[in-house]
Amino acid sequence: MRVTLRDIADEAGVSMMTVSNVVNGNKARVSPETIERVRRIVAERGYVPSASARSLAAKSSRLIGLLVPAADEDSMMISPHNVAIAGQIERELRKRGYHLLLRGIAHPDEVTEALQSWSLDGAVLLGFLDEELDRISKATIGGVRVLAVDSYSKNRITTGVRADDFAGAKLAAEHLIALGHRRILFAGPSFSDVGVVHQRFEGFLDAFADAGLTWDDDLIETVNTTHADGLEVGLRLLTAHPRATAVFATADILAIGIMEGIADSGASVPEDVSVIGFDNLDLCAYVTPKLTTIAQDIGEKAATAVRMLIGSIETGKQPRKAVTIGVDLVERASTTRPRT
Amino acid sequence: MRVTLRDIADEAGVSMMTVSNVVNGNKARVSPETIERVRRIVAERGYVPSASARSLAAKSSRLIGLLVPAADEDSMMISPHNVAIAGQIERELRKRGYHLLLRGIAHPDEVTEALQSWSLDGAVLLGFLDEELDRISKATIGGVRVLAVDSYSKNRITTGVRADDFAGAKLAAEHLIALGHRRILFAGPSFSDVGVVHQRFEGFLDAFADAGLTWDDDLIETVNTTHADGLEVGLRLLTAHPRATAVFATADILAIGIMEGIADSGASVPEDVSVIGFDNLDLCAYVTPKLTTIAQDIGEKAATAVRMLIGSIETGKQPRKAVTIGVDLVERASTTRPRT
DNA sequence: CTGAAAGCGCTTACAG
DNA sequence: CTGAAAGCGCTTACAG
Repeated sequence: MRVTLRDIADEAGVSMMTVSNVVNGNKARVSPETIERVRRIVAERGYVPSASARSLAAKSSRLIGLLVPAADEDSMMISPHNVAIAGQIERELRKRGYHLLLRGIAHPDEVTEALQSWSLDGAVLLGFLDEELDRISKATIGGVRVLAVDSYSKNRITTGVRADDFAGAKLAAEHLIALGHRRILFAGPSFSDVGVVHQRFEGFLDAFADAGLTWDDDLIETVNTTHADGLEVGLRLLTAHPRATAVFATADILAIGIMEGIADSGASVPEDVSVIGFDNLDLCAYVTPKLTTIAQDIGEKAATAVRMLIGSIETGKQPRKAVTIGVDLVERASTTRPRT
Repeated sequence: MRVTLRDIADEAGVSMMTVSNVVNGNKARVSPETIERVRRIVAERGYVPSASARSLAAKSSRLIGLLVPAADEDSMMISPHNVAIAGQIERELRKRGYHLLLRGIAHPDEVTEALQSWSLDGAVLLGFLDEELDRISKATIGGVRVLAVDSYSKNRITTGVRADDFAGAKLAAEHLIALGHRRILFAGPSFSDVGVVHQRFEGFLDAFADAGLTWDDDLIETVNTTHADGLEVGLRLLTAHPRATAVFATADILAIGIMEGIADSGASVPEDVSVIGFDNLDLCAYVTPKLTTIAQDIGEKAATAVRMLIGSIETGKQPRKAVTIGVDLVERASTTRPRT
């Protein structure tokens, strides 16, 4: 049925080895005429090498996994941010001749099986909690190179890439402080779970410290990163935090929910309350008012992740330390000076 | 290095065959005590079967491809709709013990290689044009089962699943007509390229016919499905189509751009112009006014696609005809009666 | 209920 | 520049 190396070799009157060398571009080892002849037959017969066979025989599969947590009920990758990353990663891998296996992880125990089963050369871990990453050991990865995106875990074997969360949050707070805001609500998930949020909180505080101001630690709301949770915070903002004049949300989707809640409660953004988000999803420019936010370059993050991972695979060396991607303030219409 | 079937067999004092039967759940062929002992050793040693070896030896790889067009420059899957589908498909496959290979296709010729290289059991084709699908032949798929999502291609070998585009568009037009609109702009991509759009256009016209009305065929704008194109249409709507009182856009993202353009041109939605979209992305509820749209059940579409594909693989039979997923009108705030 | 042999389609040393 | 042999880790008939 399938056209094999043997078929091509027989037809060309050479050994399988020679065909293999031609197919894999080891030009130095075959004469030009032979290369030409083999190439022609490969094209004529529509020969496609078997990746399974190659993976089994060689030490390399050229297959990279993208592992994403997935509760059994709802789908994985629900966040627009993760989605954008996945697309970029596939593209970067393809450019380098690797393939992408996309895998939802319903339970941490599945990681080992996901990594070993297809003899992955490496994997990108996207959206895992730092504590889950902490638990990953040499035993669980079994020699597979692994790299985490957006992790602050100290675990050496998952060292990867992340945005400059500290600087981004500081930029956001500085922007609000420069506009004259002093009572700024911090809205985001629990710090203990998510290193990214912890860093953003520290950056937020640092802006106050730099400005010689103090931040009132009542001004905090711990929520999930969803539009619904944002809506709720926005609705009760005026009563729960009557003196707050601005909100920093750790994600755009949350900020957008908060804006809607504020509007529904009868106040206006930004006249009564300024709101700033984080990520710079396309969405930010579609809502009213358009959301001021901190932009992170997702394409750059994905490209860096792939470069680090492939580099690590091909050189056999662990990256020494995590790479940080720069961030920028994108000023739109959801922030302004506080009412005097 | 790796723990193999041989290692387990040696340690259990049985043949590889027996271990294979235990691992694959062929209980009928092994005694309960042996099963128990082998199971224990498998767990102790952390044995994970090699999918490449299995794929090579068996006729099945239990690997399904998700092929998505990807221009080399920008990333693939840029549409939120495709993204949602991808996540759901992975989940459905995982539930059935299959794995997902995600692959961007920069050029149609790559399809064959993408299908053959990993000996895929099947593939879902997402986002291809009907004319591209038309060109797919037995030669290009080489025996791999293939299923297209959202296709109206007549090609038997890509028969798949799609939303009820005709009924959805008809529902949208009926809604506007019932509100009193007569001059309704149709905004969407060129029909010739996209069967989905063609169906939506036919459904749109059918609502007029059913109501005994005629539609003025000047009321059409051919655009790409992007926010930017929508914005442009919205901005010039009042001058280009001064008598139009409503717009039907073939996608939410387009409708949202149109709403913004209308607002920027000084008119209001829905008071001056009603706007209705198609898809019911989460996004619809985040914009102002919230977008009335036609909802398609993406989870259902993905689940159906997987069920059809796996069914076809396991029974060896091509599906007879395409499956259509129902749609619903979701009424929000972007449509109302026309000004009298 | 259990096993020995052949083979899936490649690559990796090793020779020439 | 080219090739014959061994082996990657499984499954598939075929025997017993």
